[in-house]
Amino acid sequence: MYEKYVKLLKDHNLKITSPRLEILKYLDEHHTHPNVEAIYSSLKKKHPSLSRTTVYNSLETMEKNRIVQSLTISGSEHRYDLNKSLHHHFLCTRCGIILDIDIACPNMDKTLQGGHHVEEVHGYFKGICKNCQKKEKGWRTNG
Amino acid sequence: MYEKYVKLLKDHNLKITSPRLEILKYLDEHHTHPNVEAIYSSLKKKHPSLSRTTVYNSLETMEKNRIVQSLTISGSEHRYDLNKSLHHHFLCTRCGIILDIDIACPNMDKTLQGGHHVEEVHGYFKGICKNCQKKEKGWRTNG
DNA sequence: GTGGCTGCAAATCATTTGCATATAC
DNA sequence: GTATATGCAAATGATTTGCAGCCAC
Repeated sequence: MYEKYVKLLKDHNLKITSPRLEILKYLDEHHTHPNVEAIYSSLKKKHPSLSRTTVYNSLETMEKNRIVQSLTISGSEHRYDLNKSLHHHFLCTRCGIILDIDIACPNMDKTLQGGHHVEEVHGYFKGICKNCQKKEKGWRTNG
Repeated sequence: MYEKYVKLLKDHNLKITSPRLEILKYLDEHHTHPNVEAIYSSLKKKHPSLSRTTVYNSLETMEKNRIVQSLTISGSEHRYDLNKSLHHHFLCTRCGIILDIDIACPNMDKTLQGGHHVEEVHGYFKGICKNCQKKEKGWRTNG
């Protein structure tokens, strides 16, 4: 059940610990781009000894190893995502949902930009999601 | 001297106040993507009565009106920029400088992405800037 | 004249730090 | 056995809130 997370950690020469495995599992099963608090309070139920500090530490370590990525798209708190294939993010300013955007973006690839060596690219889109548009249409009479 | 900032505010039906004018002037004259503290401590010198809260309030109001934009590219603090033409940002992970990237990105235009209505696009690039690369080359023998 | 803006102090929220204990390897 | 990770409590840093007085319009 945890094999793939064990492998992920091993591949990066990181020690296999419960908090790390549980956090990876949580991120793998919840594509909601949770903040630290959401991860912590969910895992805390099954692992009462877990501390917030450990969530912070684990995420930091795994981010440095590019196993997870952190998003700063929304307000002051960091949100986290499994670092799968390159993708960008969309924030709905109405309902706050964060969605993955799986588009390629030629000029935004990992390349040299103006002489600077680019290692990471984060595309943040903000607007109104499909769902919220639907709701608004429903309330209007003139489409 | 302040005419263009007055016009900016008037165009958005915002009241013309000293803090707003000074903040706009500061951003216009400093393309360093400053955080709140930098703006505050710089303006405080000439306007001792200025409060941090007012800097926060003014920036929030002007951001809502799209006169300025806030960046969340670096760590936990917000950084600010005059909201001129569409451009993206590059963060050097060595020296921390934030640079404007003036590239177009076809797929990242303000358009409909997967049915979502896009109003804003922020491209964040991270890596090593030209200057820091130069420094590193100087220290190596096998360039 | 009044609604919105400013500025102070206190509160809150996210994150970091210091350190003693525990655990993976 | 040892370096590293965990977890607690306290500290810090950024931002928000509540509110009284002020000012642009």
